[in-house]
Amino acid sequence: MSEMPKAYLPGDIEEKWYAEWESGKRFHGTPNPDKKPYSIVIPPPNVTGILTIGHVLNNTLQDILIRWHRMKGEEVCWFPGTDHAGIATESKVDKVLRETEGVNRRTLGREKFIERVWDWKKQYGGTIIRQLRKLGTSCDWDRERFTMDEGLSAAVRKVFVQLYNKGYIYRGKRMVNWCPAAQSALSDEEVIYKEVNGKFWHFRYPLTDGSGYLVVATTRPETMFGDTAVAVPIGDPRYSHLVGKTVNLPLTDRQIPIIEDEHADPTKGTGCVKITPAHDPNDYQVGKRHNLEFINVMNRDGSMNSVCGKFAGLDRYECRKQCVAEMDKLGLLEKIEDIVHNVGFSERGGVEIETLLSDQWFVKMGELAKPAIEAVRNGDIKFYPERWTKTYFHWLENIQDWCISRQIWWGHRIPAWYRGDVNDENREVYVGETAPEGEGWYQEEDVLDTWFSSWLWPFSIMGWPEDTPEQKFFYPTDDLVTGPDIIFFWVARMIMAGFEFKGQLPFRNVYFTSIIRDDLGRKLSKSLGNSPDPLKVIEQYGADALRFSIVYIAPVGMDIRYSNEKCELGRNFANKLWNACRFRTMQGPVSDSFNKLAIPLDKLTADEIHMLNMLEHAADDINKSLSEFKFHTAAHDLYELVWNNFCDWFIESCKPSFNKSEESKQQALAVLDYALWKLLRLLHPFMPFITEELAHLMGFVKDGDSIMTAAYPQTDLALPANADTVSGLVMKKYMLITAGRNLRLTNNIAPGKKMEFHVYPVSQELTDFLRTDEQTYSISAMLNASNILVKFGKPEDMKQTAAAAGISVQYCDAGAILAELKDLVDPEVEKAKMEKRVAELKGWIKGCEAKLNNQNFVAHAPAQVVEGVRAQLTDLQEKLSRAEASIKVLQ
RNA sequence: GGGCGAUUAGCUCAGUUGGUUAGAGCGUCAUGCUUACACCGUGAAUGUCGGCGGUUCGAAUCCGUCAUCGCCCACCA
Repeated sequence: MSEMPKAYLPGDIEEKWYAEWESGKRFHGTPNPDKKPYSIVIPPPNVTGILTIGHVLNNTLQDILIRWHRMKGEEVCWFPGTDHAGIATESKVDKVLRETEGVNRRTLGREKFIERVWDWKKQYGGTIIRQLRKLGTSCDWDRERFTMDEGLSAAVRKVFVQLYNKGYIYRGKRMVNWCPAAQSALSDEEVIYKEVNGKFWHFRYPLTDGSGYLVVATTRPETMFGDTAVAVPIGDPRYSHLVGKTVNLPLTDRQIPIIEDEHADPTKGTGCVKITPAHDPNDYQVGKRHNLEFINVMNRDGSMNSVCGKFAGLDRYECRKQCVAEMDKLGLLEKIEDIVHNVGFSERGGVEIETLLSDQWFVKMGELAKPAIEAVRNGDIKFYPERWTKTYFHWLENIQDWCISRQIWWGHRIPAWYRGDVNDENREVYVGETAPEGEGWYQEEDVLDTWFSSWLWPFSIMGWPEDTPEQKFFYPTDDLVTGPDIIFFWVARMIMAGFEFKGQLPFRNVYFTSIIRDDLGRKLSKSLGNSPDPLKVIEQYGADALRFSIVYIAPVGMDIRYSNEKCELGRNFANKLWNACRFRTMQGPVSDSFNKLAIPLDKLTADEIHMLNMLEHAADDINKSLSEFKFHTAAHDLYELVWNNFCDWFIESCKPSFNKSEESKQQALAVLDYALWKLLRLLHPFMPFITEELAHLMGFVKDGDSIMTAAYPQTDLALPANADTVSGLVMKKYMLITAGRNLRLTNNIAPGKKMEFHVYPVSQELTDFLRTDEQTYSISAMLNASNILVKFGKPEDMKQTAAAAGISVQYCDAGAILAELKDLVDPEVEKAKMEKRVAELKGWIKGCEAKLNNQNFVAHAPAQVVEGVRAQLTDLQEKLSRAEASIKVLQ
């Protein structure tokens, strides 16, 4: 066996194994009727994207599930791919072209521009897919798809036509959210509201008859050019005599009517409100009720149009400024109020959105939502954590029509064709998967919302609408791992699409990951510069370290506070594991009982039984945790199992066995091998690289084979029936050893100096156990004792022993351990220790007595609990008398 | 306005259906012989479980309420 370095160095090892896995097609899943299917579809990252720490968490969890199920012998397939991300990609490439070539999409024109986006995609797109490999994700790369691949585009067209023919898709002039940056409509979900400091401008609108003016307040002065009425509250005595009259709209030559409408709230401001039907959703409704004119005052880029007279061409904010100044000059500005209000921003463009009237395509969602609600309500689809179902239901139960058209070029062009004049509202329309026959048809310019292809992902990625074996075998998928921020965008819509187009749910479980923040709790963002680069982290700490750390620190359903330093935890853990194996290799060649323990059960030492028992319990717990998506719990269990049980106690307990006899050494090594191989397999889904490397180094896995397909440990080892009892005794032994070490340290006795210990276990059973040769030998070795005297002592025995001067005692839950140290003992220190102990015990006793004296407790608490307290009290009293006896000796 | 979540050791967080005087990692302090590991070992210290009230024999845990922080939805001329 080659010499292992003292520290684990992940770099080359990770490269080596990933290449080997990939070239060995080990990630490939294929329909296999002999096996149980297990599948996940990746939430497709934007093709422009680069790996973030959020992706790391999300994909690590998916990979853990995938590797776990693969090791359980299932036919596993993780479908990867990327999303064309319409607006994001279009603006990204547009920006690149401006910066590098001084051209942009408008100067290039539609076809040329799209060509350039494809070029860009080929060259730079999918960076994130390459980066994911560094993480160790075992996606089936042979099945990588892109939402604009031909097959997936065909799925989009088919779905569009189907919904259109069903009457679910329609085109109409509606109020939509408009992003002036993208110059496109947006869905409601793409608008994010932010609280901003704004102003409330109170304007005077003079009555046409010269009898005064009405005061209206607005946060958007620049839209006044689109005002077509002033509304007053219904039946408001202040204004009812004015209804039907008109006001002169300042800065224009128009006169607009005063109307009564429920929208005007008498308690707000003056109660009068200006109505701009083409630029506000509420005003739009008012406009429809009163048959008002809809005047659009803005261009698509957010500048003012020709309706605005001398303000035409100004940017909306500049126009606002000038409007206010002009009104002020005219003496029509009554006052300015500071307010804090919510303003909608474009999620992608980051600019304030406009609500305006335009022709768009919509999907009626009401019917689609029904089975989606039902599936989650009846538990066919489960959410983890479950509380997200509330968000889900709330949205679906109040669902609005989905605006699916976008006025950009990069995306799926809407499969609708027109014939006739562009401005003719009654021109001929044809919707179909391919262009219609005949002359004069021209295609709709708009493309579809990106999510209109993403919502088909779980089956379009498997070849739908073609009938493929993949769909038969892998659909529905099993688990979805994604962020709660896309419940509406993606999760809910996928569920709707699954039922509508496949007649079946798309996945059974949805695990929502936590949001990652920096260690100060701030959101990660490029502008704050607090967004770590996972590739650098991988370089510094290793992919396994990053994976393990992030799972370890990710609390269930809460935000994660992440910083790169936290990866030390994973790195140190990997190093610990590495060294445990290194230690083993230094003891000689690996035995052949790593797969099946070749030692008869009755020959196992108590420490060995304990270790095997802990492994059994851990395997059980970890499988259970994973099946409940408790990744964090599983990671903690593994950490403790490896570090605490295996390294700190079991390896240390083996060392004495090595010296005892050749037979006991070989036996210990056999158990070590068995345990190590199990540990590596348990850890593999979390830390794929190091476990593969070690499995090969140790000879558990042959060349050309992989730990990836080794069986995931289940509880399968027949242990002695009393294994749990033995474990309990061993743990008590460890407590006494800890107490003994403490005794050494508090008395400043060098660890190298051999000394004699007297052990007073708490029970007869433990006494008998510790008196065996096996155990006295083991304790002696672990405490570096010259002798161990195990006594099942009554307090008076203790007094006798303690009668000699210079006794130091250390208590623990398993009993007491003491040593005669003569003048080495500082009586004052001992006395203080004892007094503290006595005080502690008295406190406990008082608590117990109080309970038992409480008639209500004795009467109401379960007998078991009452008995427990009684037993505890007896135990405590005994301990107390021993402790008091020790103090007397010291006085 | 409606909803959701959080508040436990200096920091980050566990804490299953209520049942000993609440745990871990990091950090801190002390120490370091030995057959893996200083990315380590050994040992130690550390808490009014956000406040108040209630239910209960018993509350970090259940209920109410308040406070603080965060998120989502709706709405704000």
